[in-house]
This record gives sequence, structure tokens and C-alpha cells, in this order.
Amino acid sequence: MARRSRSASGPLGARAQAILRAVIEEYVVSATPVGSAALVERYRLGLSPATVRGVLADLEAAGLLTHPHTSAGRIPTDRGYRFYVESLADSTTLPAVEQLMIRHQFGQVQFATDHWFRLAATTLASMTGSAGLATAAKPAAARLRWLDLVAQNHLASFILVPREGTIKQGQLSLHRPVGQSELSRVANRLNAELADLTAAAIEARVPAYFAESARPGLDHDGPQAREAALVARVAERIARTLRESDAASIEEVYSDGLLNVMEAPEFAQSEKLRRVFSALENRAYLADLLGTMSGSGRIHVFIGHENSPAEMRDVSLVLASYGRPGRAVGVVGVLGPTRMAYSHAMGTVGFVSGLMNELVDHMYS
Amino acid sequence: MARRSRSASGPLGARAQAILRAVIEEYVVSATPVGSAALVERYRLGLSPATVRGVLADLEAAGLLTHPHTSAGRIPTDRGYRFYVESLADSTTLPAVEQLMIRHQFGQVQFATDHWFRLAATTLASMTGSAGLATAAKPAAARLRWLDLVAQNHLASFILVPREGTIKQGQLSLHRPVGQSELSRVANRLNAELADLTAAAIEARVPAYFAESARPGLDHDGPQAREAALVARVAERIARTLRESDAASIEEVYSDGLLNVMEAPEFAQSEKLRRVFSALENRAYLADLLGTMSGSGRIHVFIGHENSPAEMRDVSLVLASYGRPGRAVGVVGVLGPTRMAYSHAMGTVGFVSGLMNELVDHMYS
DNA sequence: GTTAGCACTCTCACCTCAAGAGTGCTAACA
DNA sequence: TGTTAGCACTCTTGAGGTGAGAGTGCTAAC
Repeated sequence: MARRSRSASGPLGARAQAILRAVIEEYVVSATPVGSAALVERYRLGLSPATVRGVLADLEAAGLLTHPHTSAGRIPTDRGYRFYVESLADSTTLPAVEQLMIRHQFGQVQFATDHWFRLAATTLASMTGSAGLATAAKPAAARLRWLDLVAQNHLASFILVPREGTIKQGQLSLHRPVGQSELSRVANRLNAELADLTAAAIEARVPAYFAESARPGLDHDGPQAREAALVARVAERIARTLRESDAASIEEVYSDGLLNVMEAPEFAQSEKLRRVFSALENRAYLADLLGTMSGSGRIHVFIGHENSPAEMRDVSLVLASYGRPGRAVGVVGVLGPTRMAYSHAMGTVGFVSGLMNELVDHMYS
Repeated sequence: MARRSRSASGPLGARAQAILRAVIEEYVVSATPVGSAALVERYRLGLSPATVRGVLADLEAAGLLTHPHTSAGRIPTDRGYRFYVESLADSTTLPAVEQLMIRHQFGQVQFATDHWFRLAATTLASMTGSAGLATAAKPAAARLRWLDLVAQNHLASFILVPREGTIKQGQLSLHRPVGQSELSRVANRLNAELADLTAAAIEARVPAYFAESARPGLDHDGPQAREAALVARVAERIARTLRESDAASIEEVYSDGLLNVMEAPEFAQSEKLRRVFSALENRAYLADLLGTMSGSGRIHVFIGHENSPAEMRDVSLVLASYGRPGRAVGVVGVLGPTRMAYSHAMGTVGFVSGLMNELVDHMYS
């Protein structure tokens, strides 16, 4: 038989909420189970330890707290944290001082766009003391901006600059030695004809290119036909590369401060963390999460067992997407033990995702 | 009084060397101090434990082995490992099977050059069970290949593709709104005039550009002068960006498998490793090492205390530089506990650095 | 020069035990 | 009726003690 709540007002009385909050905030800093005496001593509750004990028992019955063993204090459950995040956490706007600190850090690398993602991870890590995560903004459908081909005997190396997303560099094996002048002609032609086209649009044209190289009346071994065949092959490769970059759910996960999490007492020497790290390297997971996350701005918190992969059951994620849906989107966030300063983490993540929004606006304006 | 060596032949007899080798190879796999009995049992030495004990005592007197405590077996000292690496390690060419495995892994991403560095780190990690390290090839003096400018109201974003090294992306704040057509004119002109020039050569031309925008007889607020000023500013920025990329000692350190090292019993839950990791993030260290390392091909081994930074005294590095001196060079290697399978690590590092050489040859051919 | 034998040393795992922390319950109190 | 003091109880934690085991160094015999 569950003990009746001592509170008369609703499912969780104000006093119980205050005590839950005190337990969580105390546990977040102390990392040790918190007992009734410590609570009374440190948080002016105006109650005796015995009374607090009663409330703690209620909160435990409600599934918000738990007990490592009989004679230990209480620690929050994942549900307890969830309640805290939903109802008790302080305003999640970051204090102005910290906003300034972050803006300052970003100011240091003001114009080096390719470092922003890394910096986002680093900043989140240093501000929250947990691990910081960031993905580069993933474009919805990249369009070709510019193509460069460089001859290397039987190889051509290409650089493909899309209008959105990250630059691709690669090599193409040729069936015959090709000189730079021919390659430059090919690149010029394709730049002129394919500029601003998406992978799909380029794919649609590839058959025409192949047809050109095989059209009747052309000497199939002659220079014209061979160059036309080259054009077709390069176009095909561009399309494929763009397509891959569209498909690649997330190009890369930048992370920093994993060591911060390693140091948390709950993970000391445990190998739980190993699994977390390897799960993280699987970018598909973050990509999935990104898919489930609603429009940019909103902050999503995944606490402990709320994460579907078993490896992630011991950590919490505070994530926000950024970018423009339909153009390019990415994720920034924080990974830490479930014993996390959620309020501060949410504030920081929210602020950094705002900064990343500004960046994306600039990049794809 | 040091005990006289039992061997008559030279400073370290053949038998002592064989036993040292057995101790090291046993310790590398067992990670526990190895005693005389285990040695006799597992390595057909044709000697009794008592005799082996005598030799072990000699080796300890010579500073090649040590004793955690009286009743424990022997473990190699850093000097012991050094001797092993210099004199006892097997041929460092990698077995054909493993060569094939690595080639296969690289084949999977055959043409995505920007992934090679990461892949090198990953491969080294998985093949050696230690942490894999790789730096991108650092160009000696990058030359401009291509510049792209895109208008964004008061900002221009630029993409700078050097003939060597990595692509740079950034932004330039303008003093007035500039349209895309003007920016394209500027980019075309600079592409024509500055192609294949190094930072130094471009810097030399910048004053001329500025002079042009301020030349007498030109309306200083007119469109011509303003465009000339823009050309000058962009040229200056290109020079600076190229210069920075030349100066940046190492663009980035790719690493993988740090968790492998974390798992090594000698680092279980210790915070030594934390310091190692943070030292690694400081790219200057690897850059310094790169400076001290002789031409590509040769494999350099830094064992324990041979590393100058105190944090690195508990780990060993097996490194090789790759690339073409004067063109572009980088480092690949392995980091692990001093208790490392040096022979195998050296073989793997040597082979991977060879692969990276091939890559650089292709990229900068 | 090599080996068997043996005393010796040190670690490690295990046990016990007392101290301490914190609980839940009950009875008294406002 | 809610709050509090008191108290017995439980469980962890660290200190101290102990015996088994591993491995050495020495010595005397081969």
C-alpha cells in the first residue's frame, strides 16, 4: 500500500516540490546521496529532519527519488529529473555575464566559419563542464557552386564547392592520360552548364552527356568523343558526390570535453562511458535525434533511460537544433551524467544554438 | 658493488638479450610483472628458473629491468624498451596479411582525400590497439588556386582553395553593401592575377592594389575607386589567410582509439591519461616533434621519459613523418603505454606512412 | 657454470569490526 | 492533524589483521 501523500494540495504539494528541487540541486553539486539533515541544514526549509524524511518518503513513493540502500540519502530518479526540468528549473536564459563570455570566445575566431562548429562544442564543454557536441549544418539539397579539376596523369583530382554545406575533395581515375588543358575545358563547360543545380538536376542531365559522346557520326576513338565521355563521367561523379553529401545524415560530430564527463564520480573507471563514446561516434544516432527534434530554438532534454540506445541510459543529453529547416540544419548540445545542472545546460545550449542560427543565416543568406 | 655479469661475451651476452626480449614480449601481453618460472615455462630457454633469476638480476643491475617490489617479477624500464627497439625488435615490415587489411580499409574510401587523415588515425588505432594519431599534410608555402566571393549584404563570404593544403572558408566585412556582380568581377580579376602565387608574392602586390584605388585623378567616392579598394582589401585578406595557413604549424590532429589506451590496465581510472590527452590537444607539441624528425620514411620511437613534456612520461609514441620535405609534410603514429608492442607498432606506422606518402604524391603531383 | 632447496619478503584478497550516516517508526506535542 | 524528538535498525565504509601465493636471493651441491 502506497503511503498517502502528506500534502493536501494536488498530486505534488508546493512543499514537496521545494524539497525535490533542493534534493536535486544538492545532489547535482555533491554527487552523494542527500539526507534529510543536510537538506534542513543547507536549505532554509523551516522544517525538522523528521518531517523532511516523511516528504522524502512520499517523493520516493511517487518515483521521483530513490535510495541506493537503506541507510543512504536520496538521489533523484530519471523521472525526478524530468519533473525538475519540466516544472522546477529556473529560467533557462543564460545570465548576461556568461552570454558575454561566449560571445567573446566566438569573436576570437570571428570569420573562420569552418571553426565555428568545433568552437561550439568547445564552448559548450567549458561552460557546462560536461561534454559539448555540435554537428555541422547539413544542407537540404546542395547545389553546385564551382568545380575544379587538376590533372595527375591517370588521375584527376577534383574540388567540388557546393553552394550549401561543406567542400568536397576527391579523385577520379581516368582511363587514359589526360592533360590539364583538356581537364580545364571540361571543368569550364561543366561549371557553365551545371552551376546552381542540385544532385537530382545534374543526374537528370548525365544521360544526355553520355549520349553526346556516343552519338552517331562521331569517331568513337577520336578526341571529341573521348572528351565528351570524360565530361559525362565527371558530371556523373559530381552528381554522386553531391548526392552523397545530401544523404550523409550528419557529416561529422564535433565533440569536446568528453574528459569532463570521464571525471564525473559516477563514471570513475567504469566502462559505461566507453560505450557511450562509441555510441556517439555512430553519427546515425544524432541524425535520428535531429529528425525527431522540432524546429530550431526549442531545447530538447533526454534524460537517462529516455534515450533509446541502451548505452545512453546513464547519461543525459541537452540538445537544440539550429539552422533553417529546408535549407540546412544541425545540432548543438551537451552530454553529461544524468546528475547534470539542467537549468544551466539548457540556458547555455539555447544561447549557443542562437549563435549558430546567426552563423547559418550569414552563410546561406 | 654491482654484480658482475655472468656472461663472458661483451656488455650484454646473447643469453641475456634473449631473456630480456622474452621478458619484454611477455610483459607486453600480460601486463603483469614476469617471474623466472613463467619465463622458463613459456619460452624454451633450456635453463632453470634459478639461472634465469641470475640473469634477471644482471639485467636489473644494467638498468634494463626493474622490480615493483621484492616478491614481484621483473618489468622492463624505459631503457629496457629502448634497447629492445634498437637491437631486439623483429623486422618492422608489416606482414602481408595486415598490409592487405589496411589497403582494403583505405580502398573503401578510395577517392575521398579529406578522409584519409582521419582514416589513418582510425586504422592505426584498430591495427595496434593503441591510439592512432595523424596530422594533415602541412604545405610549405601554399599557392592560390582559386577564390570565390559571395555577396551577403555587408558581408562577403569567401572560399579560398590553395594548390596545397586545406581549403579555407571565411567572411570579410565590407564597409558598404556590395552586389554579387561586383564581387564576381573582383574575384575574376584576382583569380586571373594571383593564380599560383604564394602568400609572400600576393603580399608584395597588395600595395600596388591600394595605390590603384587612391591614384590621382580618380574620384575617390566613385564606383571605380571603391571597387579598386575592394580588390585591395580582398587581396590583402587572401594573403593573410594563406600566410596563416603556412604558419599554422599543424592544422589539426586527428586521433582515434584513445579509449584503447584508457583501457590499458596501467591507466585504469588514473588521471595520468587525462593529462596526456590534454597535452595532445596542444598541437604545438606534435609540431615540435615533427620539426625534430628526420626525413620521411624513418620511424621515430619516443619511450616514456624520453618525451620532454612531463605528462607524456608514461606513454610511448611511435611516429613517422610523411610527405615531401619542402612541399607538404605531416605525421602519423601511435600513442600507447610504454608497454607497447613496438615491433608491430613500428611496422604498422611505417606502412601507413608509406600510404600517406602515396597520397601526398597524388595530391601535389 | 648450473641447479635444487629454502628462508624471506611483499602483495592481495578476505575477513572482522567499529564508526558513522541516514532511515523508518512511534509516541508526544502544538 | 500536522510536526517533532527519540530511538532502534540497517547498511556502508575504512581500518586493521591474517593467510595464501608468488617470486626473489642466497647457498650448497652437482
